[in-house]
Amino acid sequence: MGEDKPKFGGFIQEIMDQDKATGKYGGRVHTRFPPEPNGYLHIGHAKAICIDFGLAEANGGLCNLRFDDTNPSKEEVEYVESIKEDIRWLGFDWGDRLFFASDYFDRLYEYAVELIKRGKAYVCDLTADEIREYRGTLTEPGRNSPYRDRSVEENLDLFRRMKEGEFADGARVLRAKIDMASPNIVMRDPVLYRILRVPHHRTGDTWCIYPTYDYAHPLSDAIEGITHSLCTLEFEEHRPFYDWLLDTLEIPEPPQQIEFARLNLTYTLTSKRKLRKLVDEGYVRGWDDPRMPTLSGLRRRGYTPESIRELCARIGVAKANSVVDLGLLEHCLREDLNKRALRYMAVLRPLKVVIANYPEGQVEEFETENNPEDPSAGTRTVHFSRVIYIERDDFMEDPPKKFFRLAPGREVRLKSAYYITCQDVVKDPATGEIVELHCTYDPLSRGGATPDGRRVKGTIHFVSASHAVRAEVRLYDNLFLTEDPNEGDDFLKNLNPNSLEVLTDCLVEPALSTAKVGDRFQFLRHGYFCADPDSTPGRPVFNRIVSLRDTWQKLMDKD
RNA sequence: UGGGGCGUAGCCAAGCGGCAAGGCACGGGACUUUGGAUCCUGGAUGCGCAGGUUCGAAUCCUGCCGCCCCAGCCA
Repeated sequence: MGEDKPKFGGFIQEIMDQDKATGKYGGRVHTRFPPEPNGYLHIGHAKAICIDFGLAEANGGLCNLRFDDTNPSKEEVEYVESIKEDIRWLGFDWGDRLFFASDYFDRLYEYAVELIKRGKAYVCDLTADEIREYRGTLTEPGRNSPYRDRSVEENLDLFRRMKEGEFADGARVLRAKIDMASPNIVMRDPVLYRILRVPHHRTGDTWCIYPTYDYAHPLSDAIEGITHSLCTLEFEEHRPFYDWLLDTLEIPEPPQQIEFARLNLTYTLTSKRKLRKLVDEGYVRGWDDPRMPTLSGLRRRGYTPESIRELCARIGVAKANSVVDLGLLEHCLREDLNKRALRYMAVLRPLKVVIANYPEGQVEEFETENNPEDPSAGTRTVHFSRVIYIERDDFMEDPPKKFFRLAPGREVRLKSAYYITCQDVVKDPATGEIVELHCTYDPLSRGGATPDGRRVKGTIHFVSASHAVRAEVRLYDNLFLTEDPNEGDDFLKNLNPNSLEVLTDCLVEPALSTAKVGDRFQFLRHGYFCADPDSTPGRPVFNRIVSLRDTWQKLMDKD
């Protein structure tokens, strides 16, 4: 095997290498991605997906998709489809291995009976409050439940009757019998089953008792023949119980749980609860609002799955809590889009320009490259005529020293067309607002260069007034103003009031009027844009995915 | 005053006793019909701190400090 290849999985890959070397699990690697169907997947899940599926693939193994649906009171079917769609979109495939923890309810029940028979589980009649009291605290040991020493027969009988619905919700639970004095609170007789009369999205009302995560997860892994059960750091203290369960039940070739640090990004929220609040209270337009860190939001915004996977590859896998710079994701995005996005000219804030010495009614066509990074992308024609529009920002009446765009008396190049020189500035006499520029063009500069070879520092984009199509463009900024959205006492106070700016009078090249939803482009000198589902025939709507790097803006920000 | 985990550059992260990879960000420069892209180039005498072992320590030992997680019949 290529021992000098950069390893993607960090310390987890090392464990897998070792396991393969020692013949553990017969050299197999089999992972699983276990989402709970109670919400939408977000960028944080993308890391887990890349690790679970990616490591299986890298080791010639398989990865199952398993919905962890052990709590019917907070789970719904509607999430199952969106989760599947998001994983597929990211580029991963679970083949025919789509499972649900609820598929195993019968077997899980049988294992529980076995646990009771081995004297390792008991039915407890304490209320939830009492269980909490008996559990003790971080610094004090817990006390044994008075029901802890019931006979195997009584436990068997009670547990069967729990299943058959003889008791009220919450009246009794099944608990593991481990050690109420353990310094690890998870080991203080954790609850295995609770009574819950809630219809389950898959099993209906077949069951009124449901297993907890702690109990169902290790066994589900074992049932599926999982070898490496990868999860996030907060489950680390559950590992002793994971091992205890499989050991007590004498499961052969028990899977092993390995924990890694979850992904955090600056300016980004990854709390399901808080994201839900943003949606429910209307701070965003929905789970797929292009400002949301959900995979559906990122998809609508225009992010490529490749860029997200590249991010995950670059951040590595480790156990240290970390916050990755959002800039790295944006870098991965630009790197990807730069290679593939076709270029177009789009004027977001139009300023009318009349070329005074250009013949009225004349139209010329110029060839221009679709993507200078990729000659095979070919060329297209752009139109030029007497009246054009340029970006308002590309003209300054009183420009600073280093501004090399258009200004009174200055010459610039119109991309792929002509050099023009500004002769006159027309203002609205009432407001003083610049409404129009009068320029002259140099006929010898056709195509963007002159025989005398004179240097023109600035090149700006434009559209021909009579050819351009009107479009709506939505500019997005970070949803939060603070690097850490959780900073302070209320994350809502950190919301960026200007996270969305809608521009309704943009003018774009005519070809863009037929853009298909999801198509991505580079608008020259602006950034990358994606056609939004809100587009209508003849009236396209574009989302700005990410701007181009802007060293000019950076220079301005310094002053 | 319990247990578990983690601390290498602004942010990630390699390193596994032999003289601190790489990426992002940042700074310089070249080139450029996108102030984009691309290409050069710069940064830890130092690896949380303090001791110790060793010819040699980010790597081993001891002590300390800091941060994160755990007291759901959530996952």
